[in-house]
Amino acid sequence: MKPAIPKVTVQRLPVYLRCLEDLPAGQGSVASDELAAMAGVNAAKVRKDLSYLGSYGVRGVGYDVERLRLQIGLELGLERDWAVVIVGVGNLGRALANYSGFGERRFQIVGLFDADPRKVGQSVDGLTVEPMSRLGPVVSERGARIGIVSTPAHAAQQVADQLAAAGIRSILNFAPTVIKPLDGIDIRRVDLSTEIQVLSFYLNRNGS
Amino acid sequence: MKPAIPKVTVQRLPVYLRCLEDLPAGQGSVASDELAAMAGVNAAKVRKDLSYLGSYGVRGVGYDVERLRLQIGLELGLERDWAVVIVGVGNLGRALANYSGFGERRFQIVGLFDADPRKVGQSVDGLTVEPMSRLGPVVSERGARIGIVSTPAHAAQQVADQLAAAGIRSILNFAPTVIKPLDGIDIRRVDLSTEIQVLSFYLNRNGS
DNA sequence: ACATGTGAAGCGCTTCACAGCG
DNA sequence: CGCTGTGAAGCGCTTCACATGT
Repeated sequence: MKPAIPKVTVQRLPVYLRCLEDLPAGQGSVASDELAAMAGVNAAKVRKDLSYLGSYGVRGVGYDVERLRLQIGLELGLERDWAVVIVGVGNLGRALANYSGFGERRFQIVGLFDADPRKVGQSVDGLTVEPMSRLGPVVSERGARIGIVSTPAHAAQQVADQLAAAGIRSILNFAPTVIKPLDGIDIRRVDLSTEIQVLSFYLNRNGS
Repeated sequence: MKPAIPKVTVQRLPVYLRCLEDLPAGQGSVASDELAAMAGVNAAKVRKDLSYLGSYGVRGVGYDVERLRLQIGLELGLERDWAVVIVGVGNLGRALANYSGFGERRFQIVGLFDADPRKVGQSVDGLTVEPMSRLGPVVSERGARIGIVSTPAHAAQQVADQLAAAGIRSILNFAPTVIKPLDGIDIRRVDLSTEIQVLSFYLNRNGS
């Protein structure tokens, strides 16, 4: 069995993928230092990261761009479609529903849900917002595996529980709160205001 | 001089702060294991992290909630207002402009900019979208230190350069691309579709 | 000649385990 | 006694430096 890929490497793979796509169309191969410069890391790290995928580089030349793209995509599970539901259709939920970066990677939004009856029935990005009672049926009918939580903080835990009950296996949490671990469910948190607070820490430290 | 606070600790401080705020109003003190459970980390890490701020706990009791809140806020520079500008008023930019999490932490949006003349003049969350030519004057007049980039990928580098030229010191990049390091500027990247790809990696690995 | 792939060293964070203190 | 604060050990990632391969 292949050794497990370190978590930090997994997080960098999408970045490398994006860099490969930004390369000029004609470029057939790319060296680790070039990719490193684009991704904002150093060359040794690129080589080590890519070595976990197997040996796809050519010594003296570099990496075949197309082959590496396929390989990273395969590793990230991007060669297939993933059905995604979004719960919480506020400003952020709407922005996520419209976000083209998901579609490019074959993440398809197959359901939008909101607890607010005034939002139910609205149309967002070609989908109709449905009531929470429809969550279970929609998840199973449309085979959704990933759920996005973009509700206010106070609703997030309950929504996560409902997603788990509906059969969702992975949750991306944009609500500004921590969801407690759920059995067999992978939860990732993206907190928009955490990031700005980190900036503020360093601004504050390095002289107003 | 105090030892520097590890980067990973800085990233957790906003989480602890949020947990402290979620505590019931009457609760005067909190133990490291309780805070750890809320934040989704272990107790030793909480204690080590908080020890970098100084010794604000009471042995046999725990941490004074109010004091700890103030201390973390102070460390993160949240006791003062920070003026923020947003460039790129698409779906995401609008969501960020409306995002209440920024205001709660005294980050004030003082300017919205877009290169698209059709967007200029629109009103979003009480602010009028201005043309890029106004970036420099607005940043200096309103003392903005932080810039948020929520443009398409292809525009991000140029916008970052313009923000730097305008006097911005810290950039939060939501565009799905890497901005190359700029002298004296702290850049943080938040890539919404990176996170979902990481989920997909683990889904893919742990059996469809 | 040149760039990858990789042991090994280095480094920083995590976790342990317990001394210290209220 | 209970919980913090912290040296020290453990662990995983980063970086180096060069052997390896074309």
